[in-house]
This record gives sequence, structure tokens and C-alpha cells, in this order.
Amino acid sequence: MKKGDHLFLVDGSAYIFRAFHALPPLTRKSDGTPIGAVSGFCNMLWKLLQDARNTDVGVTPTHFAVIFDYSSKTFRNDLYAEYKANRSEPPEDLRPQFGLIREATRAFNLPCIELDGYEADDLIATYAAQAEAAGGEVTIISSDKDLMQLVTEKVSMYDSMKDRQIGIDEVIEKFGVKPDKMIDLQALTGDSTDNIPGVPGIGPKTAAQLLETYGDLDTLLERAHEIKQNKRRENLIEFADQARLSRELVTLKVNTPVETTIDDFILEDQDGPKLVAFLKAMELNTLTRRVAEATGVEANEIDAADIPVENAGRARGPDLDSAVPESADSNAKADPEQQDAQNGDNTPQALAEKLAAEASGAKFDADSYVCIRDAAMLDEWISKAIEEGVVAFDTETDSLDANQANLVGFSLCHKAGHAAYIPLQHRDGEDDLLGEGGLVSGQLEFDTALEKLKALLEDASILIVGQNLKYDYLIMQRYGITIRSYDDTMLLSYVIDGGRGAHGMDALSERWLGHQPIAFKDIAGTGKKQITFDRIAIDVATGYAAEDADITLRLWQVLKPRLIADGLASVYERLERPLMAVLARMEGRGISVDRQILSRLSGEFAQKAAAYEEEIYDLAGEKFNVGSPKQLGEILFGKMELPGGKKTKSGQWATGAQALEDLAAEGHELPRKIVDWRQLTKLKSTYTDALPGYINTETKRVHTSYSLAATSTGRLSSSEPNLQNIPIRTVEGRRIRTAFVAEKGKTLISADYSQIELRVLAHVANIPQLTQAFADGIDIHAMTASEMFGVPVEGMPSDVRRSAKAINFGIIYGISAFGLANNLGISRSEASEYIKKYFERFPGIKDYMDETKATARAQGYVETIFGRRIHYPEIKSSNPQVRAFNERAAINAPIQGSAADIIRRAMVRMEPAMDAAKLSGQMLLQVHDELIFEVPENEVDATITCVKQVMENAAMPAIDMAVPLAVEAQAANNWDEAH
DNA sequence: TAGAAAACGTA
DNA sequence: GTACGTTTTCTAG
Repeated sequence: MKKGDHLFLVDGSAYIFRAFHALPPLTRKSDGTPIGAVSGFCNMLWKLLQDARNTDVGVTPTHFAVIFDYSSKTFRNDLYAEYKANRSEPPEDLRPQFGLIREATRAFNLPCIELDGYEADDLIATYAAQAEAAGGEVTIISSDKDLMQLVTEKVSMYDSMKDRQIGIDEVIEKFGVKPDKMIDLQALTGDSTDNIPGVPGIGPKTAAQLLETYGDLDTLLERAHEIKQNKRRENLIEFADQARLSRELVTLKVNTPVETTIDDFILEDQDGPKLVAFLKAMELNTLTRRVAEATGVEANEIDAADIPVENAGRARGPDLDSAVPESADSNAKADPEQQDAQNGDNTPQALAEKLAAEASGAKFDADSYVCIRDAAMLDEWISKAIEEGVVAFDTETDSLDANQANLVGFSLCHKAGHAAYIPLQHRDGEDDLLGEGGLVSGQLEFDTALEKLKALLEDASILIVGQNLKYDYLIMQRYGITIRSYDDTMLLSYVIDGGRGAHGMDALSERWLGHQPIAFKDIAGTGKKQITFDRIAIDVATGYAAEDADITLRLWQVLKPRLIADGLASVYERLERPLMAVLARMEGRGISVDRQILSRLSGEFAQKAAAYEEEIYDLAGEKFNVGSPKQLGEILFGKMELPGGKKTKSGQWATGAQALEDLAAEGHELPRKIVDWRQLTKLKSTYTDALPGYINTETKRVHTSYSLAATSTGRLSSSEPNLQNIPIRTVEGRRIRTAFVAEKGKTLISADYSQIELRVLAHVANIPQLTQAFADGIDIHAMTASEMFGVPVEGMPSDVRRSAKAINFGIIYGISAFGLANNLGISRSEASEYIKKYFERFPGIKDYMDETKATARAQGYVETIFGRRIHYPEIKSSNPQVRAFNERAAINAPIQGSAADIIRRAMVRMEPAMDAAKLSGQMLLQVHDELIFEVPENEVDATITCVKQVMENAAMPAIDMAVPLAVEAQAANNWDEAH
């Protein structure tokens, strides 16, 4: 550094706090990460750097650095233990921003300086002194009075938020003393925020006046006895030492052992792409645009930076430093009263309520909806969407099956009440042989519209809002369009109101907007007369489709703030939103199913079933519909007068498998045959007959549909076809699995969590014996039996182990004596004894169950270990049966739900992990605790290693489980052998 | 023809 | 005892 050079020193830590308190509390990324301070910081830096290049404006830095506090412990704590001891932890909302602001600094290509044991102020003092000694000038970007002692002819300060220079004159104006007296002034006045004692009764005015009179602190303290005011005199004498200590505390060190020299601070050019990538990740759209423009970067071509989110969360890094923590939510859980007192109507909760109240009274006006039929108008609507940055989007198609549906039109809504429908493929006239009538005129040309739509949907700076967006995502994916930034109102509702009712659009519209949408069947008819959407008149379609987009946007406006207010952003952001696209890709891939195998099995099952039917008629003495429980009941308990018949709640004879097994056990032949017949016909009708019908004609594969929001616990569900209930328990049933095959040259890998729910139980209930057993890898059911019945694990009778296994599962299900008795075929009192014994051996389980019930009652919901909430509105029901049921479900939910969250996390991480390992295999299916992959034969071993790694570490780093997660993986050519 | 009930497949 | 989805039968309209 030389004469004429100018060093800018940004007081990063102070800026963070100041910006945080100055900016609106709701400045957040779409994932809920608070970024108010980050935003302010980036804008400030950018402005400073821009000014630096406009040589005619202000001063021009040649050197630049951003300085941070390192930790809350510094050398000052050795001088005075109470120093800053009254500082409370920074607000939860602020914490993630410390790390992000350091990231920001690096993205700006600026040195990011901190030093253990020293405050940012000391580093600033040191560098300022060095620069001044070298003949340079210094501007300190801060308005902190603690730094004013550094101001000289060559060193000034700049308050970036008020755009104000602070030089010698400004210090005198503000404090009445020259900067070189600031130390003495602070020593006298103290500082309650930093816990610097000072001298009681002396404020800045008095201090300035005293210093004016006596010159400096030492002289003042020596001549304190001359002071006329009694109290002031006494205090100055009594607290003289305290004043000296205070002076030491406020004096900034100009000789901190810095590791970087000011010559390393030479201001370099911006790295445009790097900065744009970071700003995109922060979703600072305006600044992104500005920076892209100024640096000549095409923002659209740059992906948002991958800011480390998970790893930093745990690391005990410098000060409160950490990038986005796992839970960016805790602020919402902070004491609401305190927040109210501080922010009044600005709390997230208050804002969410206000928005909800507004939405519930809003009017819907079908006449305001627009039908877009020309390109210019579409352009106009798209630019409105770009302007808003948010747009609701909905596709209309001719089928519910996203893997074969054709796009008929789409709707947009950028502002409540302002929605449009864009018809593309409506048809009329008679069906020809292909079932295709003529295209209705007055529709935009398909490819033109699609191209425009692609630009909109793939623009990462525009948030696409959908309801059940996975469907639209799949449709657009098939047209070569990938939706980049999105929110899904169904998933928002699922996270916020899990267990409180349905999350379909109709239900949500009624719940939040007090509006009943046009029903699909009202415009398309029902049953045999139902028509597909492309046959619906365009004006009718417009009213329906535009309304859907309108509703979706309004729901988003209500639900997104609630997500933040309820502190559920991280659940949504980590377990729901990213999984949507993962599932869409899995569904799009489908799995190969061998038609021949199924058809052979169908024939076989049919033959055997027919044979059973003959025998059944013989035994019954007449022909009847074996599939009719009603007729069967009459034969068994009416005609044949078998004993022990029970009735179902609707008054019919119960002929369930268990009832028939009981009869069979008494030596009756017929019930056994019925059970076997049912098994065969079940396998045939549900699987071997039905599955081939699901083979997609184009892909030749079976594409299931996963629902992310169907279960209360967080599990997925699978339908059309349900591939989560493919038989495995019986030999016959297993054969169906052999029809699920890998394509040529590939292999299926099945990887499943071993005993994941019992492991979660061991973790959440904190049971030492269970934890130990899992750590040692011993048979968990045998261990339980051994504990309960005092039988050694070696050579344990199988029925003893079986009882223990049933109890272990019973615990997970919120055990009742009734249920256990049923399962084990023992008496209620015996079952009660077992449970009692179990609770004696594992008192932690009883505690867990009692606590969970109490929690559910007290707050109306329970939580998984990752914070997913499951509500039980009926937990306080006066009906004992209803209440007991809710209690059992509430006990089960954290266990089942945590396990579900774990595999969700694994799934979200799986694709990136496999990419990183250069593996080309693909994830096809999920069955609650199992993932199925299809991989090239030569990648099997590497894939298994990768998959196990991801699955076994899926809880980390959010949760450090007390129990290891174990995953077993196998490869084979079909699902039966792979499992 | 729509929907409930019963049965049964999975974790 | 928890969580699901599909099929068939049966009933009500």
C-alpha cells in the first residue's frame, strides 16, 4: 500500500446486526431461510463497489476487506469476565445469516477476515493504523461509535445505511469531543449493551463536558475531588478503577497479530458468474439482474450456487457461524409474547393471520377470467408473471395418467383474480378412427405456445406455484420442459395441516378461501357420459381452468406465510419440495414387468382356483358365489351351523381370514379351502390380471403414481397400480415379484432398512438395552424375549421369540392388551401381563408413550424427529374408543413418521450422490423402508456402496441417531431374488 | 351407477 | 394395536 491508496474496511459483524434489525422481519428465501441481512449486505457491497468504479462519485477504494468477529470469547473477557456477558444469543432468524454473509463476501471476491480472540473492531483498528502508516487513506464502513476513536484526518467512517460520512467534525458534533477523546468518553459513560461499567451517573453529555474541562481521563480522575457536584465527585472517586478498566475494554488494539496484510486487500475485479450464482441461490432477483448486466453475464445460463446447507449446521465453527441450519424455523417457536411486544403486527404469525383473513373474504369473479388466443397476449401475460416473480400454473389434459396425458391447455394467474386460460388442443366434431376430431379454431399454435411456456417455466427467477404440481411437472417433462423454481400448495398444506384433513384443491379452497370451485364433473359429466377435457367448450374450460390457477395462487398467498409462521419451512423444504421432482422422475421411469410371467401365473391361479371351487361346492353341498362373504357366512354359520360365528358391525357373519383359520383349527375342511381360494383369486385379480393393464403402451413399463400428501404420518402412498403392496409373504405371492425385472444388461438392486422403526423407537424413547442391542448387532426380538422371560438368547424356543416380536411391533402400534391378545391368540389378561412385564423391563417405553399422549393432548399434534407435525384433532374426544384410537395413532406417528422422513431424506440425496459417484443407475421404486434401483450390471457393486452410504447416513446431520441405521442391499434380475 | 363394506395385499 | 390401496360384493338410488 502506498500514498494515495484507499482502504475500505467493512465491519461485517456489526452490519449483520444492524441490517437485521432495520429490515422487515419477513425477508426470506422461498425455503424460509431468513436473508434480510444477507440481502442488505449484498446490496451494500455492490453499491460500494459500483461507486468505486464511478470515479467521479465519492472515494475510490484500491483495497477492500470485510472484517468479522470470530467468537464471543476475546481477550477482553480475560480483563473483565462480565464483558458482553449480558448479550443474549442472537435471534434464531439471524444465525443462519452469519455463515451466508461470509459466503457472500467470498462470492464478491473480497477478503473475509477474522481472528480468534479478537473482535472485528480490533482488526479494523490494526489495519487502519497500518494503512495510515503506509500513507494511505481508510474508510471504515460502519457507524458503530466504538470505532469512532479511530477517526483521524486520514481515517473516516461511512454509514452505509444512512449514506453518511463520519469524519472528525461529525464525531465532535455527535459526542462533543474529538475522536482521540472517544476512548476516555466511553470509559466514563460505559456501555450497557456491552456491559462496560463506566462511572455511574455519567452520560455522554457530562463526560464530554468533564473531558473538555480536565483534558483527559487520567487528569480528571486525579482531580476528581475538585468537582462540585457531590454525587458526581463521589462516584468519580469511588469508581475510578472501574473507569480505568472500562478504558482498557473500549480501547481498540492497533497491534493485533493479524495473519493477512493490507497488501493482500488489493481490490480485484468481480467474478461475474460466481457472484451471480451466489445471488441466485439467495434468490435476490433484482440484484442478480443488476450484477449480471454489469458483469456481462447471462444470468439464465448460470445455476444457483450450491451453498453448503447441511454440513455447516453442526460444525462448531467460528462464532455463531454456520450456514443455513437444518431448522431455519425456530424463530417461529420463540416466545410469541416477546415477539409481539417487539414487532407488533410484524410477526410472521400476525402477518399469516392477516393474509388468511383477507383471503377468506375474497370474491371470485368468473367473468374476469381471460381466454388467450393470440401470441401477443400470451407474451403480455408472461411478462406480467415475470414482473411479479410468482405465477400460479395449472395444466389441463385429456387423462389423469400423467404418463400418457396430452396437454390440452394451461392456465396462469399472476395476481389474485387475474387468471387466464390458454387453450391449445381442444377438439370437436365426430371422432374419426383414431378418436381424434378436428382442432377447434382460435387456439394458439401449439409449438409456439409451448416455446413461450418453456421460457417461463424454466426461468429459475420465477416461482411457479401449482397444486399437486408433480402431475404438471410430469406432463411438462414429457414435453421437454423442466419446471425449475416451484412451490406446491398441496405440499404446503400437508406440512402445515398434516392430520387435519384433505389437501386436495377443493378441500383447501373451501377451508381457506370459503369458495367452492367448479367441480370437474359439472363440466365434463360423469360415468360413461364423461368427456375428456379436450372436448369441453373453450369458454367453459376457461371458467374452470382459470379458476384453478386463481385458487392456487390465493392458496399460496395464504399458506406460504403460514409455513414460516408455524416454523415448518425446513420440513417443507427438505422433505417435501425436493422429493416431488425426485418422485416425478421415478414415476416417469417406471419399471419393467414381464407380461408372460404374469399371464402364465394367471392361468395357473385360475386352474387351481377352479379346482378349489369344485371341492368347496362339494363340501358345502351346493353352488354359491365363493367370493361373497354374505353367502359364505350363511353357508358356514346358517346351513352348516358351525360354532363360534361372530358378526361384523353391519350384522353380517364375519368370514375374515382369522375367523376361517379358527374354524379350520377345529378340524373343519371348508374354511381352509376358502382361505386358499381367496388367496389365489386375490393374487389373480389384484396382481396377475391387473398389472399387465398398467403397462404403458409407449414405454412398455409400469408407472405407478406416488402421493406425497396422502398419509398422516409422512409415508408415501402408491396407486395405479399400488406397487407398495406386491405380495411377498407367501410362496405363491412371491412369484408375482419375479415378473418385475431389469431390462437387458441391467440389474435390479433392492436396498432396505433393517428394523428401522424399532431403531427409531430406541432413539426417540432412549432405551439403553435396545440401543445396545442394535449397536452390537444382536437379534432384537430375541433380546426382548430374553429380557422379559429370562430365557437365554442361545437356543431360544421360536414361539418365545415370536411373542417378543409381536410385542415389539405392538409397541410401535401403540399397544393394547386387546390387540396383542388377538395377535398372539392368548387371553386379554395374559396379554396384559406381558405388557406389564415389558414396561417393567423397559420403563423408558412407558414414559415415551405417556409423554407422547400428553403432548398430543396438550398441543393437538405430535412431531417426528425432523419436526414434521401430525395433528390429532380428536385426541380429546369424549368417546373412549375414538380417544384410544387417536392415542395409539399418536404413539405410532413419530415412529412411523420419523422412519418415513429418513427415507425421504435418503431419496432426496440419492440422485446427487449417484451423480457424484459417476453412477448411471436409476431409482425406480420406494416401498416405505426399501428402495429399488435399476443399474447397469457393471455398476452393481459401486451402486450398492453408494446407496448404502446415503441411506445409512440419511438422518445426519440433522439428527445424530443413538442407534446406527443398517441397510441391506442385494442385486438380482428380478425383484423376488433381489429382495 | 356410486359408494360402503368386507376382505386382503404391503411396511 | 399403526399406516395405506385395490378388488369384489352388495346395497341404495
